Amino acid sequence: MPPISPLTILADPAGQTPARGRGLHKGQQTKQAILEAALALASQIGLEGLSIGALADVTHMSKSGVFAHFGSREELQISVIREYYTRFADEVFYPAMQQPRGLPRIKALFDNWMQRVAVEIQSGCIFISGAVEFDDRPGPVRDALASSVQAWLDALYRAVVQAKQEGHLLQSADEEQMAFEIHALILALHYEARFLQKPGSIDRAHRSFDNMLARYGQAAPT
Amino acid sequence: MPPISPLTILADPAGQTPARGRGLHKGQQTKQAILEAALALASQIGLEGLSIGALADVTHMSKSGVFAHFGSREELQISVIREYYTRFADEVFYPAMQQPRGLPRIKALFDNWMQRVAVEIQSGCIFISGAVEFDDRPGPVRDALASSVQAWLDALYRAVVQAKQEGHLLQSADEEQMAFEIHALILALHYEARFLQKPGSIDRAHRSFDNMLARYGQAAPT
DNA sequence: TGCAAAATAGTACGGTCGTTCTATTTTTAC
DNA sequence: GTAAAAATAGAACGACCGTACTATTTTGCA
Repeated sequence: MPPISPLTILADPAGQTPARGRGLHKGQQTKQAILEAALALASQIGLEGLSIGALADVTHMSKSGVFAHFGSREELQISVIREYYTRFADEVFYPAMQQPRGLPRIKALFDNWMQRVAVEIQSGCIFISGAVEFDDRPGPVRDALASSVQAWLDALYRAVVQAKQEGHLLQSADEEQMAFEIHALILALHYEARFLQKPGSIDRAHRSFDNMLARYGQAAPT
Repeated sequence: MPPISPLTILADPAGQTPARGRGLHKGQQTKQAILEAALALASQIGLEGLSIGALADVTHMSKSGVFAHFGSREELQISVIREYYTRFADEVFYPAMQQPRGLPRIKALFDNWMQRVAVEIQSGCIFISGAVEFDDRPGPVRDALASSVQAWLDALYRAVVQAKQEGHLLQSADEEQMAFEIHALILALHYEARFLQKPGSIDRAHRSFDNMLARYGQAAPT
């Protein structure tokens, strides 16, 4: 359904059509339900805190029943990352692509992102918690996480580059710098609101973004 | 040795003079050694990853030997946070207080902070990893962490307020906003350099800070 | 409806964890 | 130097973890 786009980076190698073209109904269905629960659990307590036992409790299944769907804890974590990534793209990226290139699209990307982060102040964000958990733990989980994040940041960066090409930004504007600063705002918002529980953080982030647009943007206002 | 200052928030309630004024030598000494190792371990793998068994290995002691010094894992974690906080203050805050109020002090605070973060790109930062680990896990560890971070951010904020009072910032400058944005730069630097391993992040953060000074600062240059 | 295959449950293993309790060693004060 | 006190070690506990192996149940097609 979503348009083919450079955000589509992570393929799903587990396209397991079982043995022969036999049935594949019930399995995938409960797998999806498990994944749903796993995503919620991992968001709250982190990918490392995600345990098969806890997941079995939540889904009213046996440990081995849950386990069988993924084959290993690592594979479960990677599946969660993929799921998170997909939803992130559907919620933040694709809707913003409806907007015309340039400033409108950047604004939409940021607004959608902010809207999601506002929810994640309660529920937690895997891209942020996962980064901390896996920053010095090499392996497939880290790789999946890093490539997901990078794909999104790349998309953001491209939007900035396009905005400059469209003449919506000052000639002096550094695209990498701007993307970096947008990312910074989101991270600080998450930190101050979720951990420090500082009120008004969302407004503060919005204000910083507006100031930033005024700073990088070409004369013509909104 | 360090001047009394509002950064001194966390008292150490465990000033345990043993029973009667008897000896207190060897114990405190090895406790400090354990703490040193714990700090290194926690920086790398996080406060949650910090295990007494691993700590015993590193210090060539028995698990119970290590355990006895703290009485609980929570107390160990809190001790690590206090130790980290102390070093952070000694390395970042106090040296910057040597600089005159206003812009010079803000610059010193940021430079010292950046210098520390540059090291922590390899070693890890407890204030950042701990925030993620304890964002929705109430308790004494979270409290110790949050109050430490808040003490530091408050100090940073005061420096900004003073700079405006000294006339080093534009009248229109919003102090909270500026402090928020400084924090944001540090967080983004840590994320992009440590997790994403993106080269050039340190320069990028520095450049953002310079731009920020140009934006908030009064005409008179450095 | 029956039968194979898929999905799920049950059980057990080895490992690590924090903590407790009891020895043993080391330090310290007189 | 000796005895009390402090510091450390050792072993054992219950709990939880991921995983492997073996039943049992459920599903889906002929």
